[in-house]
Amino acid sequence: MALGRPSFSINDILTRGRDTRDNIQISRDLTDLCALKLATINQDQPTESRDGNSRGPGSSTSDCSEEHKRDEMEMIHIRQGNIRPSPGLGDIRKPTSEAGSEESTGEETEYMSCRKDINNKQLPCLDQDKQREEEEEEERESSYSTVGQPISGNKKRSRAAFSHAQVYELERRFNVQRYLSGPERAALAGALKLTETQVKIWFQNRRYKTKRRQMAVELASRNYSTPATLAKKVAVTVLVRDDQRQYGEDDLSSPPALPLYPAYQYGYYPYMYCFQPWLSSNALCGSMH
DNA sequence: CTAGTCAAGCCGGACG
DNA sequence: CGTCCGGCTTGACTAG
Repeated sequence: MALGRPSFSINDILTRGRDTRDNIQISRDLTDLCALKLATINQDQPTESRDGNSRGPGSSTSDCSEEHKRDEMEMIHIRQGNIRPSPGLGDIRKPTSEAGSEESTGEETEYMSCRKDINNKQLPCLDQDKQREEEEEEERESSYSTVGQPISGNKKRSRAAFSHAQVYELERRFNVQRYLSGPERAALAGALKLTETQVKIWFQNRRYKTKRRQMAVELASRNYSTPATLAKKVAVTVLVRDDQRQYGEDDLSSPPALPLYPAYQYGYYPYMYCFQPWLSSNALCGSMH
């Protein structure tokens, strides 16, 4: 099943203007969304700290906007090659188990998580959150390495939760190109203060995730389109009738009518990706939150 | 408690 | 042989 290296050049996937435009639009939407949210709920917000698990519904969510704006500013710096880690971005190299409300969820990432936060989540005060991160970092440093892998002796595996800014930029890059070359990966890892391995694994998991969802959608659509009708349309080659062989030698070597994994075309030809994960996420991931 | 998500681990294949 | 990939699993974590 291994496909090996994709048979395409980097240039093939570098020129994806549509995606870039979409991403710009998405960024605008995100900014607009957060700005709107900021305008609508900026009045009474006794910004409670996330500490103490005070995540009750209906509580203030304005920090989401501020955080996203902060992240966006961070990303502007990143895109401009002006890396200046702010307190908001924090030390991303550490295994940020601030996953609480910072849990990244792939395709939806910033946009969806912001929507989620808008809907029903209280978000942390930045200063308190930063302080809490520092406290947690001290705890983590005692048992984990900088990239989230447990130091030998500690069998517990950590789960590094990337920050919003990191996931945002990873997603943005992923929408531009599905595969990264070595230098590109190194540059991105450096910009995001992640290890190259983390970036590589992220893209790997991201491709697999997209593929799984694409397969799930195709499967669902296939099932949705009247399975009975579908069953009627399936061509079944009669191999033996009345004890007489009905097939030739060539028939045995012909490929199946339906590919085992239709979505593999994306694996072979990643640049053929047409669907927008951002747009499809609503349709594909009803369970996403 | 369960289901879902996600980063990371593991394995085997492809490739130079 | 080293590296990267897809495929799949594992373990941590969260929401409902």
